[in-house]
Amino acid sequence: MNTERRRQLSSAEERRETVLRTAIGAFAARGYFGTTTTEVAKAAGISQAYVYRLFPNKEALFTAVVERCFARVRTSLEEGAAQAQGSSPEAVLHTMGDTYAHLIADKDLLLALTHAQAAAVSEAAVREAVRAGYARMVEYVRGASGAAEADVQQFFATGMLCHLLVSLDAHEVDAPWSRTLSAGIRHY
Amino acid sequence: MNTERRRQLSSAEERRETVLRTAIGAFAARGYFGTTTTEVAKAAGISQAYVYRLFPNKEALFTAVVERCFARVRTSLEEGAAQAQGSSPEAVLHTMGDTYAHLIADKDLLLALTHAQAAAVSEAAVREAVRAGYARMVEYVRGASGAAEADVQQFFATGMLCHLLVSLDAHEVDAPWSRTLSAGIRHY
DNA sequence: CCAAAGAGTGAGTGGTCAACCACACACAGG
DNA sequence: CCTGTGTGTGGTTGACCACTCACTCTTTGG
Repeated sequence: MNTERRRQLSSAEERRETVLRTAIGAFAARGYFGTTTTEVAKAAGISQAYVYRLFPNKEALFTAVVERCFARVRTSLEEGAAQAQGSSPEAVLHTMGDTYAHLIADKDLLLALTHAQAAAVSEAAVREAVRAGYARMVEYVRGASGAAEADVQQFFATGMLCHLLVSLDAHEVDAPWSRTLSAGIRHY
Repeated sequence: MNTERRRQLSSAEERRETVLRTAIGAFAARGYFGTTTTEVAKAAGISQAYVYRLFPNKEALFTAVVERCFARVRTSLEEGAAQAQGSSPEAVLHTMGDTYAHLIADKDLLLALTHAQAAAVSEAAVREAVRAGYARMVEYVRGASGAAEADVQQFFATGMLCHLLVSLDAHEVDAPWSRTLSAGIRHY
């Protein structure tokens, strides 16, 4: 399975990377309180005990996952900005929205961010991570697009609507309400 | 304490009402998975065991709370629609937004809905309740305002942005990103 | 080849949770 | 006053959780 046959053990840093990557899927389903460290361990293919050697506690693990999610979103937005270089601010926002839509074709990332928002209410460390994530994101979108404040706000409001639609699996519902809320929102 | 001195016991229906009312605050803090039935019982002033006589299980309790939240929002929107009777569709939406802003001055209701959205990902019964809640809400807003599809969608996107801002206590953060996202959003 | 350092785990620990049950108390009708 | 019905609780249970520790195995480098 592994190309590197010589080394059977991974370095702790590699394992941490694996955990951060796979834990997104684990937390996506049931969020911070509903997901057990055993589930996270299973997703990463290690023992539950070793999760606690890699991360000091569950909260630190979750905030690290959240930061990883924001980093992935940010990379996606940078890709969009690069594609639309030299276009009008509105076109840049539109292209960013498009690369974002591609990114979240895998729903786990978006769901993890939804759960992070919910956990932010009671967990101070999570709240700080989510605030920092959106802070960087808003600044980046503002700077890279050069769009008006109102358009940037609109960009994020639409993103939040996407969170709802994905949480409810609205694209599987064929009803007027879901068509109204989903109108014009790209989906890959 | 109680005005009705004759009757010391409440009827089960009255107790259920009390639980539904007070449980909103309990679930608002830590959501479906993070809130214990003991906390719900304490908020309602009854024993944990009695919660299970009033509701068959935790999931049914939570979905009943979610339905109650949607009913309160709906009442608020009806109030706004009544105030703006005869105005333009845009004015009706604006007035509805205003009564909504008053309703959620108490954050518990909005936080409970945020947590419901998160729990909807993994709990089918919750997902159904949230879908039904938004379905009724979208239909009502569309019908009562007569606004264009795009304006209705925009109305709900702004509502979702409010969820984020409240979850992060963004109004306590004095930074460009929070000002950008909060611009024009009423707050009482 | 051996010893130190690091990767990784099995087997717990104390605590908490949803759900249950036997029982006590309050009230209304006869 | 007495009995049936509904209100309400203390105590418990078995499962499960976050977190710990003693321990083994693997790798590296001298």
